[in-house]
Amino acid sequence: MELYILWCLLCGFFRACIRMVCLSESQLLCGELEPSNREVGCESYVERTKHAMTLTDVARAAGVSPSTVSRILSGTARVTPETRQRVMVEIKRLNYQPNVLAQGLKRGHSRTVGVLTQELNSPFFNETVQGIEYGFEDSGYDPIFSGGHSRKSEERRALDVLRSRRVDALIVVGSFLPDALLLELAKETILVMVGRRVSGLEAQCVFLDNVQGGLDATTHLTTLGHRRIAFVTGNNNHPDSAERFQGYCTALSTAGIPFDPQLVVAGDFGEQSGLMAVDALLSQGVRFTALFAANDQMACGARLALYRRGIRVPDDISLIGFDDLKHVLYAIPPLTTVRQPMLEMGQCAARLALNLLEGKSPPEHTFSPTLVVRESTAMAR
Amino acid sequence: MELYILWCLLCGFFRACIRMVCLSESQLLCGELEPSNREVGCESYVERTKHAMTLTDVARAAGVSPSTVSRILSGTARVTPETRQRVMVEIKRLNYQPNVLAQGLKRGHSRTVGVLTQELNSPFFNETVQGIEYGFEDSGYDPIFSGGHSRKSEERRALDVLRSRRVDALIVVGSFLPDALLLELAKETILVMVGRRVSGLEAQCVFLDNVQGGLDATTHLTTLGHRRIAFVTGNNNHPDSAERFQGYCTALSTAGIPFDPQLVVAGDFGEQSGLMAVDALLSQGVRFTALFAANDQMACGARLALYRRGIRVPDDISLIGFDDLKHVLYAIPPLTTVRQPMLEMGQCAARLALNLLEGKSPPEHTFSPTLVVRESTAMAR
DNA sequence: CTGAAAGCGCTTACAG
DNA sequence: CTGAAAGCGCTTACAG
Repeated sequence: MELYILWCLLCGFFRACIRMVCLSESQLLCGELEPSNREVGCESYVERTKHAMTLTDVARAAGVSPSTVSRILSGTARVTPETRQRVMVEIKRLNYQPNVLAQGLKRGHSRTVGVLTQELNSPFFNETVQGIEYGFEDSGYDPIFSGGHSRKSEERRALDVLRSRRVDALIVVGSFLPDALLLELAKETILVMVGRRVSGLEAQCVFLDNVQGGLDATTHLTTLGHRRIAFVTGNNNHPDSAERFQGYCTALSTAGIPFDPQLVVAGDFGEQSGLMAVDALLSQGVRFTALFAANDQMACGARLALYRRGIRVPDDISLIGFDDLKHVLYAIPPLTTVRQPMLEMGQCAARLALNLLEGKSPPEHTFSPTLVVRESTAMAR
Repeated sequence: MELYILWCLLCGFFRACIRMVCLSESQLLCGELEPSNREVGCESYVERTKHAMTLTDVARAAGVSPSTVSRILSGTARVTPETRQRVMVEIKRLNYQPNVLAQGLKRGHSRTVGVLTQELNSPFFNETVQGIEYGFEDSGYDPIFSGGHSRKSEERRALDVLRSRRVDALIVVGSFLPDALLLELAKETILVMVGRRVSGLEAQCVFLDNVQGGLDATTHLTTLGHRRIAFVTGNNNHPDSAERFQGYCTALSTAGIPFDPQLVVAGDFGEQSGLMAVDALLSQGVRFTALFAANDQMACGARLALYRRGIRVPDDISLIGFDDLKHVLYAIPPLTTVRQPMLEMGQCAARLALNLLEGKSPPEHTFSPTLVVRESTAMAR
């Protein structure tokens, strides 16, 4: 028993020290903490992680009941200023952090929203993910991420991980899960989707007007006088690609340019496919003075293929992408593209989820693309 | 009461439907579920999220005690095959997912490791983060991410978020938190760092031999006959930059080239700073035939500055970066660089944390850089 | 204004 | 082989 008390005191002292570090790093640097360091330095890892301060510890230290501490923390209930003061001091001193696992268990919600990410390492999705993080800042909710690595089976697993953590809502970024599953999911949980539109769930989808984007890109080219405009598609049947292609077709017909199937070649949204698309076009002897790739990554691949053959951009061929990835501002030459506000879309998804959770009306959630003219497009010769 | 039973039955049926979806999506598409859809379609969101199956539900359904179900799930304890069978069937039927909040509360650990990320949207850190995800696959632990957005105050907050979720271990990616804080942190929790070396905690740091990398890059250049080699540094005093610079100096002296301070200019790891560095060099009339940027992003910026002035790469000036970001393979020309295996380093960090959690000996965790020669470097004229 | 008690969904000695 | 009971750390009616 005495040992336990001694242990508690030690921990208290130790935690107080950490707090000091936060307040003033300089104190630390002059070695004031050395003695305590040594005392605690020899525990095993397991012991270290075991003891965290609880509500009861705080209550005992402040001489009140756990109920009171809980109420003070939640802001509910009226206490005498002195009591509140006393409790707050102990909370600080013990460096108490509520156990959200216990809170969640009791309250029946976890104050957590699960984010099902496609590929945590794609320049495209990462901005969205970052936007989601921003969107939840100071909302009282924390996002937790679980990745599908672009494989459907993994996505199911990731979904279970999130579900077992009792997330209060779910944000799906892209994803290859079938619409049908998402429709069912939407019935048992609050669901928001980014970069994907599921029919029947439009109100919970944050998406871009891709048709307009495709239209803008192509019109930019036709306006510059181009009439032979190649198009590199994204993944087979991917709606983003299909919609951008639709915009491409519309713009052509508006400009009175007949559609030529020879000019459209299949890609898969990856750089390499853009490169191969250009190679295919060129080796087949297809003539074109401009190329519109369904995303920036393919545009970059196309650019390299052109470079390898000594074809100048934009002098010989104009190039336009889609997305406006951060680094294409530094492409050679800086890439003309259609900006998709991924960060804002992520933020919007977070807000949408928040509003749904709190029963408020959802914010506007369809986004418009913006043409960003840089240096990879020029007048047709 | 009757209502409650009805409700349960409905839920059961509904959940069974979801399971069917997983087994066969085609059934869904032909609209078999329509009736049930409508019945459940009008609940409010709050009601939807409230009811999740519990151990007790399963136990009741299978006609056993919760203890038994728990033991079956954990694999502990011997039951008759029939009982086990009966329970498993109910688990599947009810689509039961254990509540990890409750498990964590009871067991005293959360089977979760917190990852403090710098900037969730940096091509550099994202690969590491992805590696961490991979490293935890099938380990029984899940990583949860919380971001610091490169601001120290935010990092403290993110740390608290992780702490309140009772993570069993912590992985810090980069981070601007002071060494002193990390040293204290390491005493109260299992701590692993990636892309950062804190002295006194080397055993828990996964890092690259940056000096060697700087040496390799510079030697590559001197071997090609370059003698006027510019160097663009990273953030002020950032150890990665300092170490790469050290390698640069060593390589120069080995090659018998005197160090010229005029050739080193300060950057901050961002593209724009690489661009400005070249501008500064050129406008000051400093002569150089090769440039080594402390990371790829700055090399890309430098490349653009050169392009703007009509200076060819590698014909006029050779360029070498550091990191081997995915997209520099598609730079114009493809960038010669020093590869830092970020994905592998992330994976290693996860394994290190896992081993520490389980008291096993840590894996090897210092990585070697690899020179990747592409097309941005050539013989000096 | 404040405390004792019950309970969230689990797990795990302790009985039988 | 299986169940009843206690308890993890909270919150919240319910008393006083």
